[in-house]
Amino acid sequence: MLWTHTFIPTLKETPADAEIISHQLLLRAGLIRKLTGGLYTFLPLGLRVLRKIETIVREEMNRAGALEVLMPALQPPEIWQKSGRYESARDVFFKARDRAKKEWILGPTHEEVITTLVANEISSYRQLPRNFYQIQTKFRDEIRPRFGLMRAKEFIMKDAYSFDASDEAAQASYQKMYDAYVRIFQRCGLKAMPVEADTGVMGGKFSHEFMVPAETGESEVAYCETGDYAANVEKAISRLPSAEPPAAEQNSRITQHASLPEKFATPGVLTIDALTKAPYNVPAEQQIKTLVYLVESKIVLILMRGDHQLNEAKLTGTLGTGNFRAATEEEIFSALGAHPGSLGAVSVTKFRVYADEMLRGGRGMTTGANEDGFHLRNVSVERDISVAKWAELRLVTAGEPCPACGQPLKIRRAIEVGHVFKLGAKYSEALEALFLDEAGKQQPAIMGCYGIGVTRTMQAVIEQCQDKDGIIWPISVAPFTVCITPLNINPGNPLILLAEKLYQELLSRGVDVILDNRDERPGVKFKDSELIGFPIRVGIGEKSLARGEVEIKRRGGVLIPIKAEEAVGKVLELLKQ
RNA sequence: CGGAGCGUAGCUCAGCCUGGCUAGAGCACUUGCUUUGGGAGCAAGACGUCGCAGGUUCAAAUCCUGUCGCUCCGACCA
Repeated sequence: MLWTHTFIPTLKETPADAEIISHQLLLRAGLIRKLTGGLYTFLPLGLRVLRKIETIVREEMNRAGALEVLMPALQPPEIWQKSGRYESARDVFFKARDRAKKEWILGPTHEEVITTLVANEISSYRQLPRNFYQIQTKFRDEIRPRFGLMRAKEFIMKDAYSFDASDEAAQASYQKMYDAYVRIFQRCGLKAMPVEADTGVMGGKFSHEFMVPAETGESEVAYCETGDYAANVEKAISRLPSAEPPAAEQNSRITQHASLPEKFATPGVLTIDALTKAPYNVPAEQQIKTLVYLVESKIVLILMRGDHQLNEAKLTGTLGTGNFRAATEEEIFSALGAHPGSLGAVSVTKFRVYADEMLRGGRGMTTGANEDGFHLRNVSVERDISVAKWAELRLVTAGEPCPACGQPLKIRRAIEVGHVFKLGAKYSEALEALFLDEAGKQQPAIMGCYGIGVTRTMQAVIEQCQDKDGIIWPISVAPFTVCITPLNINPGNPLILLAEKLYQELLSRGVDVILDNRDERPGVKFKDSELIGFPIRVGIGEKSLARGEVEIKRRGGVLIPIKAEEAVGKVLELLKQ
């Protein structure tokens, strides 16, 4: 490709509406342009990167035995009603109407479509397993589009759906996709780590997310440096001892255990923190935090240890519904007769009480008395509170022991680029994707679904591979792998003649090469090639050519002077690495 | 949806608080000359409904009201 023939509008200055580095570089390097919030045009260079990522995804999906299809982006609402997701997913839908005023949905995902297909086409265990995938634009009415391609109204996703005759077979399909994902991200030059993930309201049993560590990521991952454990914080657990008092303190606690809850005045104390201070001196881990939620419009109490945080994703799992919110101050007061800061669950029987596992066995604890300005001490959780359900509800924090090996957990932010899900029979039952097994018995297919955010992956690569000068593309996804930079482009000049010769030779060997034949000063050409981040630059200038040499530079590496006739060989060698 | 901020040239921004000449700078763009190994210099030029609508005023980019859009923080996810 000749530079003057393609379109690469690089920007010297940082666009004001791009906050994170990868978004800035996407714009500055001339890869994308914004149409409006959450909607972007891929320019020629950006499209090349996208296509390369798609090719890697296709190759690995095909290798794993998945079959490519292309489903409609426009979907009838009926199949969503049938699957039962029409209501729960309504917030993400973009809807359209045809001339007859019938409603249509711009597909945010395709479980319903593929399951409908399979329901019609597959009827025997002999036709299973199957895995269908597509690479297609998805539409989601995001609450807040953000960070360029990271969270857009419209984005390109690879989505795959597996159908199996048994649970074990489904597990094997899942593993195949998991392995394929590891390869895909590796080939894209990304350091992505698979982490255990929450299944949320999807109700699946088993799920992993593929995370690219980055400060700008929207997710948080808890992991252990030994590599024994990694999980989304929504899902993460740790090996913290329960509220059972340590042996050394057992004696004093036993006496407290014998005594009954005792009310004491705590005027003006409204926080866990305030109660830890004099004259009360109650450590946070000896306090019970009482949270009030409205779950499907019913008041529910949630108890956590004072120093712990509620994890709403785990709450969703425990409640079996995502339809909840924190109660307002008025709702709390009318339910419990006290304001936040003085709440407790002792002798509360009117409302369902959920307690975090960490409170099990807790004695001598302090909690609100449901009377403004008073708390209760000497509370034994199991004796004094009627807990309807014990559950794992805590948000894990850094430093807690790894559940696998006991080493301290670390927490860091990450970008979710892929998600694999074991779905079970939820959709196949609802949409009647049934088959006859060997015994002639009708059964629903066991499903899995597997997504990769292709456009997001592109941005994640940039987020991970850049320096102060610009992008540093991995060879596998670079828009062009080699940029030839002659410093004089006048026709007939030895520099451009050599440049054209090298260009032709590299082209004939199938190298993605671009020739910077612009009439620009050297500084401009160097800056642009570094901003865009071509992995290899071949510089051709008068000084070195006088010695019969050209200059090869790996992006981010050192300059290698080399005889002109050896340049092509050297480039090919570098590309192999 | 709640909170914060911003809309002035293609881009980055000044001017607004305290209303007043023909609305500015840098970069980019056009032409010419010079320059030519790290985002060149000089000269000339082109580019604006100051987001939009309404109001206050002799006078509005500037003050007021409304509206639209964008960015950031929270709930959503690939």
